[in-house]
Amino acid sequence: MSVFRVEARAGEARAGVLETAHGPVETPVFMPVGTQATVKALSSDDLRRLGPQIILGNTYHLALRPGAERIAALGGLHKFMGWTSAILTDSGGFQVFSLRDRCKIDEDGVTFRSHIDGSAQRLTPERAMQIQALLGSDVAMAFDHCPPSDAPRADIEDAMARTTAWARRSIATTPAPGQLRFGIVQGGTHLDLRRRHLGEIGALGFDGLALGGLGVGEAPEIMYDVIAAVAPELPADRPRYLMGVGTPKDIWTAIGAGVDMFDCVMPTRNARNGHLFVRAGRLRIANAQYRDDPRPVEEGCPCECCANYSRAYLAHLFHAEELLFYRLASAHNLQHYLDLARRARACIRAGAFPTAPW
RNA sequence: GUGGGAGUAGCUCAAUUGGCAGAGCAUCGGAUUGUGAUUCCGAGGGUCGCGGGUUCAACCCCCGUCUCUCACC
Repeated sequence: MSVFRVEARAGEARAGVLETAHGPVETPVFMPVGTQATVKALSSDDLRRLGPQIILGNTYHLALRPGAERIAALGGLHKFMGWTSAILTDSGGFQVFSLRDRCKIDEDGVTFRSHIDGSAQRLTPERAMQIQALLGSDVAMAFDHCPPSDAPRADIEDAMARTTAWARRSIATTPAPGQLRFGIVQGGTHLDLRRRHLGEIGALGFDGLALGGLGVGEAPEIMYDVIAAVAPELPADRPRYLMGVGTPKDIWTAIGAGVDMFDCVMPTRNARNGHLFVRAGRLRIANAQYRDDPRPVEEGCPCECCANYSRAYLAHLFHAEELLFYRLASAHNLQHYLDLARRARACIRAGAFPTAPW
């Protein structure tokens, strides 16, 4: 009995449902990033109103603070943060990339110098999976090595070999009850390496497969080429997850290539910096033109922000650095991303997935 | 009225012994892709209160003047 079923197709694009221990997830799906047991600026209740069926948490950050054992003792991550729908946890593999100046990689694992107190923190595949089991996430990611996109080919191959070895060790651990595990395909922008690594990771029995190491500095066109070539080759009966990507255009394009799941900090991070996503592109609320603009951020948008407030009000909150700004802006941007995924699902189920209108 | 202090970017202030006038904030613009992000980068903006003088050269020294401020009368 598969946990994932594809229910409709339009070209390479698929619409389906992933069954998790905390409910079904309709794909294609965008998963808001909640690294530290919170989607920044939003309460779990705010999130519920926006309607995502799954959000992210992070192994490295939660293990450092408040600690995986502490969260487990308090009843697990769902209970800890008051979130009753699904959670996917990243393994800490991305921190091997984003914190590469603070860590040392060996064949057994990675030693981080904590960015909080400088203490040494050891992450191995076994420990990363144990932490995720303690957190009780619905989907746990294998511990991988994500290299920079401009790394020499030989370094990419090293990262692939390490990621495969770590994937074997990750899948050999005991998951939390009902917890799914996803493997991660590396290979940089080299199509032959991607295919080779997909062969290795795809054979290990993961519940889903992810493309890692994209959106980490390479040009969008190059990323699109990799996705267009590799996504359709990922096993058709399992969910396909493009990690960390991306802009609305990136996501729409990847859905067209057959990707089912996405996460990205962009809607929430950009919100906090005054960048609001609208269908026509984006709006920088700090720009002077919005100080007297009585219109909502986006006409017809059902989010709390657009339903109740003007651009002028948002501009005022931003300039005054009022805390409400971060909440309203984050809610709006997530609404935009979640709507994008909803539209994609509707298009695919209607049998026609249009190319990106951008 | 007398004595002291201060006048430099929109604001608060720097500028060695006289040597091309700077910073922070603000303004304007740009970045942001499995969050070390309430972050980072860039740009515009000055008759150095005003008028004289000394000097090759003055924000800086000298004279006059105006304004603010503190103390005293």
